[in-house]
Amino acid sequence: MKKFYKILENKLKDALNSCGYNISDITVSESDRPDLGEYQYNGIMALAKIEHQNPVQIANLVKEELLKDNFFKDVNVAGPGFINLTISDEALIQFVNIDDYEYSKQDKLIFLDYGGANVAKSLHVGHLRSVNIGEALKRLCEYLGYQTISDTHLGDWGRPLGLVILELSKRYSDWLFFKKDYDGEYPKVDITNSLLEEVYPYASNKAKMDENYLKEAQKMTKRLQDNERGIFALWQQIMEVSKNEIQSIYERLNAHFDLYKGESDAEKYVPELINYLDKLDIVVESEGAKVIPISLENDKLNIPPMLLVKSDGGILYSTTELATLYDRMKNYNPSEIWYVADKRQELHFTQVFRASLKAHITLPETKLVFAGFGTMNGKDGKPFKTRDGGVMRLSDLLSQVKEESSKRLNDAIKEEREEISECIAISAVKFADLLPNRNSDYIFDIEKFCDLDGKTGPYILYSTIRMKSLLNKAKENNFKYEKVSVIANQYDRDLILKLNNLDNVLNKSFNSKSLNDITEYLYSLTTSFNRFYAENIILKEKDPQKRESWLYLTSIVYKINNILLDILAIKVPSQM
RNA sequence: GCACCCAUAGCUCAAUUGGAUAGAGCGUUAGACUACGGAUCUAAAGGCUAGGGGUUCGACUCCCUUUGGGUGCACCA
Repeated sequence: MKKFYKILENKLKDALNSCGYNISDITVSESDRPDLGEYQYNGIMALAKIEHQNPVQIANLVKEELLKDNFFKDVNVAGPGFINLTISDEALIQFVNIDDYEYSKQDKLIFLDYGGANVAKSLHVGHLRSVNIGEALKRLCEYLGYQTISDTHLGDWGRPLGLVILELSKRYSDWLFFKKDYDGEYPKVDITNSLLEEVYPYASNKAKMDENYLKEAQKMTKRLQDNERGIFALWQQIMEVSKNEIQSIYERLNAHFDLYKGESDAEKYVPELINYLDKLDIVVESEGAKVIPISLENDKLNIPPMLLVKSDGGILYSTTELATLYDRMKNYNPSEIWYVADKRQELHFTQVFRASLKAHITLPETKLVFAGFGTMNGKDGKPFKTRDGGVMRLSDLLSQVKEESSKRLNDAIKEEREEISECIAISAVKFADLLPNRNSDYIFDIEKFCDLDGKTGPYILYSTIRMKSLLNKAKENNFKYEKVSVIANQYDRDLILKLNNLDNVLNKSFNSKSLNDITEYLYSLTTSFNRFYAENIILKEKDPQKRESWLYLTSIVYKINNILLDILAIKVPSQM
């Protein structure tokens, strides 16, 4: 099945060769004109241009050659030289019975950085796409046989933490963490996530209004960065509470990370890194700060240099990021590193990537990829907000969708009602989130999501469960299905043609690092199945060959749906 | 100010990277089914791809330009 296009393309290549044309790169695609053929080859026009020959003549020669092969039911030439191909039943049946959905393991290691949670701040809607896209890309890589490591890269260092600790020190000045001469064990204090969520915005706002408070926060940040014993112990306790909260949301979104490293882990490489960079002679003094110039000659505009060390000696986001790269190359040495983050961060990553290359932290063969995604907007086309204009917490968003899903769930379902609504809600959010192209901004409309008709996760889930139900009934009736032996009508034929595209879709998605091809394909395969299901009454079919073929086809579609849903990190409930 | 991205059906999104008649979903209208899970299926209407110019056999896609949006541009992360 997987090799269908390769074989098809080789047939064309051979035919072209026999006609005296040597072309290495041949792409056959699904036809845009199903009335003329199932597949099309458009390369003849380009060939004719090079050869200074009439494309229709070449196409006709190739056609004669192709027709010698009973692989094709029909070959025709249309327009300026399009070749339309229709496959014979025998060939289609042969391919649909090949079960080769597994991909062989590859040596290449791909490191994925996504999620991007910040400690002491709850995950909000802005994190949703990073988690969904990143997790799905990771699963896609794994399915295609690549090795992966995923790291959520926590924002666990720097001023935000300084602010939180400062505010805690004001409210709970009696805590032992703040006693400078204390050298005993620190007790566990009662920090809750809701406390942290309240403290951070409070402190952040206060720092904006009050200059002295800001200075105190900077001092506190410095104390943390200097690993002062008590401050560090408190930081660890904050980390634990916050990390648990973050993990629980990731869990709901079915996202799992190999590493929960953060800026604090990179921190320890900073002195070593700066020392290393100083020796390289690529660091320049500028307005009291240390920078790495990274603009190139053919840049259309001057890209500002990467800021390495501030004029006050402090370090920045980019520095930590560079140190993180240093760590990753040293400890994991991946072939590729993919960053899944809001596309507004593109310039920042360009700076880091270039600096990293210039400093030989990564080599030119290490592929650094910034997979930026578009903004999630509200119905008004502006960044998504709560009703009162605040940033919506991710958990609140998920609860709202879940409530809607629950309302629509069949009343007859009593058991596992809770789990099932959760499953459906997550499928609704994920499918909708992965449906637009990664680069596009899109409008997140809760009501539309909760409207479960149409191109949605719940539709896919429902259909998939129905396939399973059908297969179960077949089993109860002792109907065996081991292969396809006949193609009975356009509905089963159409399904087989769709299945042939799977490998192309996965590869395209891998190359573009966007999941929309997969969601679109999954939807199209599912609707084709539903049409097939509506037109063919499978279990009542008298002809045993047809019945077996249809059941086998159902089992393949069921299998593929499960594979694709798993890549998208969408779970299928037992019933709905 | 400089640079990048976007503008496609009433709404929300696609378009195999230059291919044939620009596709889906929602919504609207009209239909189907005493059958395997009706959260189903069939069909219709809906477009000068923001406007204008160019490149070629061929343009939503590439180049120029106008208009209207969005984003980024060193001591935040």
